[in-house]
Amino acid sequence: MTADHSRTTRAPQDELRYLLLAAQREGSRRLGDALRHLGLTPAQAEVLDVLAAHQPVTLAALGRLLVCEQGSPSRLVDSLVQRELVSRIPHEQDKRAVLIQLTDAGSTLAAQLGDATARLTSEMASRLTASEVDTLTALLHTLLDGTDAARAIRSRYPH
Amino acid sequence: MTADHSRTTRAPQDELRYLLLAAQREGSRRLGDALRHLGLTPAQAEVLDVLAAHQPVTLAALGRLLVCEQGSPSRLVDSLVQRELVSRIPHEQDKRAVLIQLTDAGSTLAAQLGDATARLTSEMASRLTASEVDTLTALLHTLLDGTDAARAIRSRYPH
DNA sequence: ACAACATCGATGTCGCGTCATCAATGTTGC
DNA sequence: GCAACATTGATGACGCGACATCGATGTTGT
Repeated sequence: MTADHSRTTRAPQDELRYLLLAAQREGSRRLGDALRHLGLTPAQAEVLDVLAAHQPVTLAALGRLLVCEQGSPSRLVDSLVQRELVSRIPHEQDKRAVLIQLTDAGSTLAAQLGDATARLTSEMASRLTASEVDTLTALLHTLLDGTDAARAIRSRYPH
Repeated sequence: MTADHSRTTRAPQDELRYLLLAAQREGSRRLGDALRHLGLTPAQAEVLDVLAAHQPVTLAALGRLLVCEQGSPSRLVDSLVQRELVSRIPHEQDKRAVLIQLTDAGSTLAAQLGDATARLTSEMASRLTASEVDTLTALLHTLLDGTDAARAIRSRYPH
């Protein structure tokens, strides 16, 4: 498998790893800027975004839909409950589970997310053509095929 | 600029943002697994990796070379100093600055990084062809052109 | 029926990343 | 020479993200 096992440093895959890190960090910072006036962090915005399309969901199911968190996002949801953007309602059939739902204020805020990220989206569009975005998307799906995160994104952006 | 300003949600750029997040997270987790037996986190490994090629550097210059951190990585370096993998030496000309250097133990560990990440690298290679890696790399450079992180990577992986 | 196991959500802990602030030191302009 | 400004590195504060653990509840096998 590992063709040459001695000096594998400087592999093109290393550069790619760092580029993925860089792209994510840069995007996160800019997204954070774009969301600041709404008082939201990128992770909180993702929750509102997902909830707007998948309401209501249990905490565990929400965790499966999110990219930003691996396990159940209790504390992330906590922060939104405290701000009264989201509410927990007990699950009837399963006493362990809790259903998560947007409040009216949460729905209103979720509806503003598109406008908030418009600058970010258009800047990406000015750097990459639509077909380049498609290529990038396809390659990343290939790279991530079979992972939980890939499944989450597939179910949120079906083709 | 923003062609239609009402329902910009479901933009392909949104999916791309989440894919970049997912790819970075997945990579980080696997890298963390690969580094665990060395007792290193991904961020610490990046510092050793960069130091091995750019020794010695001031803290500020190190920060400019790193992708994982924006400002001066005092605390990240602290963790390595405490483990005696890195040492701080006062700068002669500039009394504000501190030079960072690998210790012998640090150099030894840095030399093992390639082997530790070999499994990760080969798994990426098994999912993407060399030319796909190139395409991905090029597109990410385009996306990040002009940012600090892009400059950092360019200086670490010159063509 | 009941024991073994799985799943749910909460919580503690740790290590980042980001931002703001600060004191010490350098640099520049006049 | 000196005041205004910039840079360096340390530090406090905050919000994640990952992991482990836990008690409560469901499910399954027999």
